[in-house]
Amino acid sequence: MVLETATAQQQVLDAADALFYERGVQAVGMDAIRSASGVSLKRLYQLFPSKENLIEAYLDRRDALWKSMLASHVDAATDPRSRILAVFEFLHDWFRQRDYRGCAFINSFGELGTVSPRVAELALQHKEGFRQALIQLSTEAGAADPERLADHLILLSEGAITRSAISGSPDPALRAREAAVLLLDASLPS
Amino acid sequence: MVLETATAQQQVLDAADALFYERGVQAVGMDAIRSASGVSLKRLYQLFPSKENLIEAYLDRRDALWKSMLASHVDAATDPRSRILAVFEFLHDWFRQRDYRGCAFINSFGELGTVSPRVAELALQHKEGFRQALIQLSTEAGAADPERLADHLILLSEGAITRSAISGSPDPALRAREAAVLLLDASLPS
DNA sequence: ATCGCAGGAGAACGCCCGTTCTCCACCCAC
DNA sequence: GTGGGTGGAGAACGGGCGTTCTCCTGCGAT
Repeated sequence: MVLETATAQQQVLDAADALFYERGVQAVGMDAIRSASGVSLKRLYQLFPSKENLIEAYLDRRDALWKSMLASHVDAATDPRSRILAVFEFLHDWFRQRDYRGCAFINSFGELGTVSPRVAELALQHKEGFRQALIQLSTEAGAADPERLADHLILLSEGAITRSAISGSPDPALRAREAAVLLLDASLPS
Repeated sequence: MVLETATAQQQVLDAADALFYERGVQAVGMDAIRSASGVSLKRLYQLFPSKENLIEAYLDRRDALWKSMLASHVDAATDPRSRILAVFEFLHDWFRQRDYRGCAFINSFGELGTVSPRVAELALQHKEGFRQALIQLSTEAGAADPERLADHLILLSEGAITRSAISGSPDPALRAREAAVLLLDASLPS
């Protein structure tokens, strides 16, 4: 046996993640994933029967990783207010990664949203998961209208994500945090 | 003469705009633009010597149109505060367009940002133009730190742009307006 | 009337895509 | 040892890409 199935899957997903995220889904051919992962085309296709299938797996893994990174930042804080602000510190850390290129879901949606209902659905689910997390944090902080506060915080976060990608600077996370403080002051009981 | 040069250019740009915006730049071939515009491939290539060139023209025109739509909404208001809020009413109108699919610059940046410096530059310029407009409005409204307020308003706007695209609903513009009101209350002299 | 050339239709070119197939080397059960 | 199946390398396939080229029609200037 040349390679454990589990290992081969990891290597394919690692390569797919790096390439899809850096260059976009459409610009990366299966052959590029083959040579980056070292897994033969034949095996690649028995692990992931089509490119669309591999794209789904790529997005699924991104979603899980993103959620766990967010959770670890949030859970490092105890005060409800600082748990909310931890979201923006998570974003700042994320934006500082050397290869940061925006949100994989937004980028994939831009490429395939009209043509692949599955990608559109995964993007929506990813963002909805983030929304639920913010509603939870807003509720814990005692917001009078947690959904409203959560929506406001999402707008700041998504705005920071795209502005940071285009400008190449992590600073939008700090600006978003500033604005979040103002919104919390206005929306939370002192 | 079969077609005025100016007319042919318009038809090519109209077709490019519709197709590039709907399906993304990479997914649309020159042949699709040819048949949608009715302009022969030969003429198309003497009007725009390469696809990259046509993409630039597409983005340039989007930028000009976007700026003029924004300006006409803003200029319909006289009170400095409502001129700022007019930005979000402009967004709401935009999001309600049947074919709304997010910001062409964000989408193109996601597709080509790493591979085409020109596209990355045009995206940055477009967003910087928006930022300058918001700084101007914030200054006119008497903000103590106009750049700071403008950055906060940008985050809300960009967030609304992507959330509206992914969710398919124009509501994020209303949420963004709500949050903008809170930020204005906190940042402008009463 | 004839020349010249702009412009249309679409084939041609070289390349890359996603996917499948061929061929061959290897390794385990018997 | 031998058979069978797994998996590697890479060619093959059908199609689309951006771009250029060929061929032909039609019209304005001389």
